[in-house]
Amino acid sequence: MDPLGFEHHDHRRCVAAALAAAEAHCERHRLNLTPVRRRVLELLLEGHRAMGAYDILDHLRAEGLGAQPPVAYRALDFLVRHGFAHKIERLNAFIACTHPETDHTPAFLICRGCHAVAEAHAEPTRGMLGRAAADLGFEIEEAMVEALGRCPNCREAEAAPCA
Amino acid sequence: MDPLGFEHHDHRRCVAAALAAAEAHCERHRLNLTPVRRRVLELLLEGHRAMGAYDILDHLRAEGLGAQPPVAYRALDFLVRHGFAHKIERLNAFIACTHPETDHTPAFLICRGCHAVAEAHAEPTRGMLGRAAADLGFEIEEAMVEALGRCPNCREAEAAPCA
DNA sequence: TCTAGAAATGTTACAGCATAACATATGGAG
DNA sequence: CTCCATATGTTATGCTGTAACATTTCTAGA
Ligand SMILES: [Zn+2]
Ligand SMILES: [Zn+2]
Ligand SMILES: [Zn+2]
Ligand SMILES: [Zn+2]
Repeated sequence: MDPLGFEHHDHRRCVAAALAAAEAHCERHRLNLTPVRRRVLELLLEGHRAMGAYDILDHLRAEGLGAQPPVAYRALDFLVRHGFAHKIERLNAFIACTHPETDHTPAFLICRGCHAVAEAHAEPTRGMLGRAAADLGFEIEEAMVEALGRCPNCREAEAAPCA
Repeated sequence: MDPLGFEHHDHRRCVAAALAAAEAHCERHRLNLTPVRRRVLELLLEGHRAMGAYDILDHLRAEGLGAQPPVAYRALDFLVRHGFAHKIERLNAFIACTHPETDHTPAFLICRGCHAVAEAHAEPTRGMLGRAAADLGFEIEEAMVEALGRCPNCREAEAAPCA
């Protein structure tokens, strides 16, 4: 289960593959991936970072795909509901899921330096949190895990301030 | 390490003890627990739930302790910085810490039914998240864990809709 | 085919959350 | 006494998100 991190990669291919996968998934599940929804997903994939709803909206506006906040929020809502994107609460922003299809609880590693975000897996019902919930009789339905820190690139840049 | 959950308790005593502890801590560490800051902590403790900054502000206004948003936000910022309160990102709200003094990463269990919030402990650098961070070379500085679900009281109420 | 309903979009207006910037007061340290 | 740091007060504004309603589009059933 590749945690897909901060390294560079062939982004054009990455975007195209994810979009194709999303289209196929929607086809199979009778989901309506409309132009606006498709474009918002594409924007998130292209950006490859967390984007605010109003960032998205700016693009949509420029492209004549919708000018008001609800347009962006509704598309994002669709993408989040069906697992194509996640909301990052700490940033009030959205990001394309790096491994949709699989049912998962994402855990985000957010770099304070360059604002890159990596998506890892969490298992909220295991570990200390699951133990605490069980002790309290609390039933976890959904969990959010977000860590702030420094990605390897930014740590390296700090360590070696090579003139 | 008592996870302090959803059960009832002697709340007057709970508030008084926490306030006294905060005062002592500030005394020891030369922190300035001003009237506004003290009152905001007291409000959070009394409420014993997550409160929005504007909820707090309403109280302050009514008591002549400040009428504008920055007053509430600055007091909350002080409390969060020094570990007397936490922000719950998922709710855009704040809550008094149930075990200050100890250095800890809180994990919140948020009830969808009654909006009660319990604070448990997380160990972000252990478990799957720590593993993923280590693999990616990411250095975790701070982590947020928030779970949504049903508290025992609400589950019971659902299970037994006793006329 | 016609028609009723569901789903998606478009728009207005507003609600809720948070901070920048600047003015004022207060309490030591030198 | 003066300077400086800290805290407070206020104005104004920016960012985030949604309620409500009008319009369009598609589809399923009569
Ligand atoms: Zn994901
Ligand atoms: Zn970075
Ligand atoms: Zn705490
Ligand atoms: Zn409950």
